[in-house]
Amino acid sequence: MAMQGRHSGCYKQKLRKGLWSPEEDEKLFDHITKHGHGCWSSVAKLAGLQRCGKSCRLRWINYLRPDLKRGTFSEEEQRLIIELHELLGNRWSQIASRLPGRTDNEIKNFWNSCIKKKLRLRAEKPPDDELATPSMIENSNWFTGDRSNGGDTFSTPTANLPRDASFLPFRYSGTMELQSCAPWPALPPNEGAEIHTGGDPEDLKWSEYLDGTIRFMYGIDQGREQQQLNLHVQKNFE
DNA sequence: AATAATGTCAACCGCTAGTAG
DNA sequence: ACTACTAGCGGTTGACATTAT
Repeated sequence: MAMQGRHSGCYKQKLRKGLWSPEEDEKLFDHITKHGHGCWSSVAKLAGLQRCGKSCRLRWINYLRPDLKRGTFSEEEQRLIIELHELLGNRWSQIASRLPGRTDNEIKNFWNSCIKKKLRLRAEKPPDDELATPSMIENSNWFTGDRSNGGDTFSTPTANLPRDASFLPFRYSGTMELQSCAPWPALPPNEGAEIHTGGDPEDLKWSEYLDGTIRFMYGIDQGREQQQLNLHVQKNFE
């Protein structure tokens, strides 16, 4: 199994590597839109490409897929990425699955080039230890690093959140331990389990939990949960 | 204008998990 | 149970673009 998972074919055959040409893109796109991808290792051959299946798969997923969203990340997306990274760590594919039209690679690059830098800069210049309300976060240039309002406004999400961020349906301790603090949504599996610093949670249950959490946090579900969020925000920040 | 430093992002690498025979 | 294979993931690299000196 020595070659398992590698571009084994690339070693044996003279397959192209590196950037894709427009012609290659067109071939791959045409083939997949007409026939679907099926088994990736056969796609290259059937599409008439001198590429390995792995390369074709990556090109389709990260670039050619018609449902991809292009352009810069909105502030809402940036906030979601940061929140999800707090919860999931470097599980880029899981983060991407909650951002329609975005790829894990795109999010990973964005994190490594942009957000990480902002967090580092902020760490070098610690923020005033004041609490921030959601509207303060909303109105600041916290994500974009826009200096137009008087300098760097970078911070980590948790640094600017109130100590008792009880508008969130969960709470972090210093060791990233998840603690019960709200009646909704339902607690994740293994209450008190560490998130990405410790054992591996049951991904499916986590996934369900996170979906509920995110829907709740960002008002995707209207109704009772939204009313409760409003009440919590009102109670804690006004 | 030239060059160095830095940032961005597409693509590759190496690994694990899952599955079929 | 074992082997061979594919799919998918996260880390890393390197080419190119942009900015600073």
